[in-house]
Amino acid sequence: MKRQYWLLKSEPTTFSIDDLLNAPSQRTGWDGVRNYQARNMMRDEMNVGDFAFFYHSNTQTPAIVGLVEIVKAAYPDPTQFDIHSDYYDPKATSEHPRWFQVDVQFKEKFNTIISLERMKTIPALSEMPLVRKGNRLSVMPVTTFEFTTIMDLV
DNA sequence: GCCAACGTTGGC
DNA sequence: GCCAACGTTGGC
Repeated sequence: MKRQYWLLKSEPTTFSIDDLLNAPSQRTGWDGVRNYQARNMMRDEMNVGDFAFFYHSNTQTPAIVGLVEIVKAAYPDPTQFDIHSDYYDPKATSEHPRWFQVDVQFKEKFNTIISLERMKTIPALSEMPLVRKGNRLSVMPVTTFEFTTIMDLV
C-alpha cells in the first residue's frame, strides 16, 4: 500500500516530541482527539506504515519538530471512558465508542524545526490547511509533494 | 432543520 | 490575554 502522510498537532505542555522520545518503546497512543473530522481521518484513512509530522501548537514558536510512524490502526480511545480524564465523554460507551486513536512510533526529532512562520513563506506549502488562518484541525493530510518539500528543509 | 449562543482552538 | 474562526449545542 502506498504510504500516506499526515500532520499531528500537540501542545508541547500536554505532550511534546521529547515526551515521545522518552516514552516506553518511544511509542504512544494518540489520544484526546475530540473533533469529528480529525477522528474520521484517523479511523478511516490512516494506515500502519504512514508517516506523520509531529507539530507543536499553541506555543511560542509553533513548528513541525519531528516525524512519527503510524504503528497501530485506529481503535477506541480509552480516555473517553475514564471519568477522571479531561477527555471523558459521557455519551461514549464501549459498545458505541465515539472517539478513536492510533498508536505512533518515534522516528526522528528534527535538528532544524520547521516553524509555521517559515512554512507560510514557502509557495509549495501554501495549500496546507495548517498555514491558513483559523484552521483548527489537529489531524490533517499532507501530500507527498508537501512531505518532500518539508523534508528538504530539515 | 435553522440558527443564535456558546465554547474551543491556537496564532499572535 | 485577545480574538478570529469555526465547531457544537439546544431552543424553537
